Amino acid sequence: MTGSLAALQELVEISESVPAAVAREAGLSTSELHSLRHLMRGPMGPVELAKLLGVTSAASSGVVDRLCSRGHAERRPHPGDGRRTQVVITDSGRAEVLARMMPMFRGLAEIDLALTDEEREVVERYLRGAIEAMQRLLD
Amino acid sequence: MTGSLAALQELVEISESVPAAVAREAGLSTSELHSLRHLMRGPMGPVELAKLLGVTSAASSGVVDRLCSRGHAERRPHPGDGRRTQVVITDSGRAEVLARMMPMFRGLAEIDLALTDEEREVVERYLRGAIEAMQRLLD
DNA sequence: CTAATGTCACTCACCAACTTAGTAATCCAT
DNA sequence: ATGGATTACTAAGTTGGTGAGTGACATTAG
Repeated sequence: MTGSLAALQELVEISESVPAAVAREAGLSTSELHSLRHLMRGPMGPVELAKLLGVTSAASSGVVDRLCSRGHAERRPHPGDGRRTQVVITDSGRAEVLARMMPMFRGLAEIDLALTDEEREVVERYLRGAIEAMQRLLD
Repeated sequence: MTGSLAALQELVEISESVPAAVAREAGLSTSELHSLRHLMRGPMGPVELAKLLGVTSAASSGVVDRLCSRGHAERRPHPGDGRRTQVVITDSGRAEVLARMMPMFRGLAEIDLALTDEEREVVERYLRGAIEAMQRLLD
């Protein structure tokens, strides 16, 4: 067992516990926080959200309900498809996500910035390999 | 945004979704799987387990119930402290964890093995930095 | 154009896993 | 010995999920 492998496993382990801790602090469920993070990239419907979360559409309907009632998201009719609803993140929701995630993002960006170009190449190759290995686990 | 930083964030994100996926496949809750992983290192009581899981002792009591009823763990009286119970992982529990986690461990070990000593040093320093940054988030 | 089929969002009843509150047994320090 | 901690547990209530099914709308086949 090398030090780098131990560190990688430590990182994976701590990554697993981050969402629960962050969500709790924000007073949201992990599904709600996860949804907000996806909604940052753009509006989508409850069904698409459900697929990303890995839950049923019945559950994501409730997630959207709770996000809307807390003012973090809004439902809008989909232009051009009467069945659909667009779930749009509000400024409040966006601020919540940024406030909770920025410290981590900033910390990671900082250590990344310290790399030389050659080091960066090594690190990225390693990380891509790790990602691939873990994706094989999620069939 | 550099490629390495993007890869790191991808790794963090995928790490978050691994426990749920693995647990589901094993027919366990994430708490049950997490408990088994901790019990691999040695026996412990429900209260200690609760602290590691970040839940109340009432909840971990139920976790231990379910693990025992599935034959993955056993309760034993603590020698020398009549209040305590030792929760011990069984061969069945150990086999379950190994079967589910080994593919990932093996994949990660493989990419790690491909590093030279200098590369390994760079990678480990990077990972340690990332771990520290994420730990600051978990106050 | 109409009918059949599919998709989307939602509701309802139910269930699993958590919480808070409280209990009994045991340990330990005064 | 006794008052306070600690451990494991139980009971009742809450939360967030599933599965089944509905109505509105879209899409495709005939």
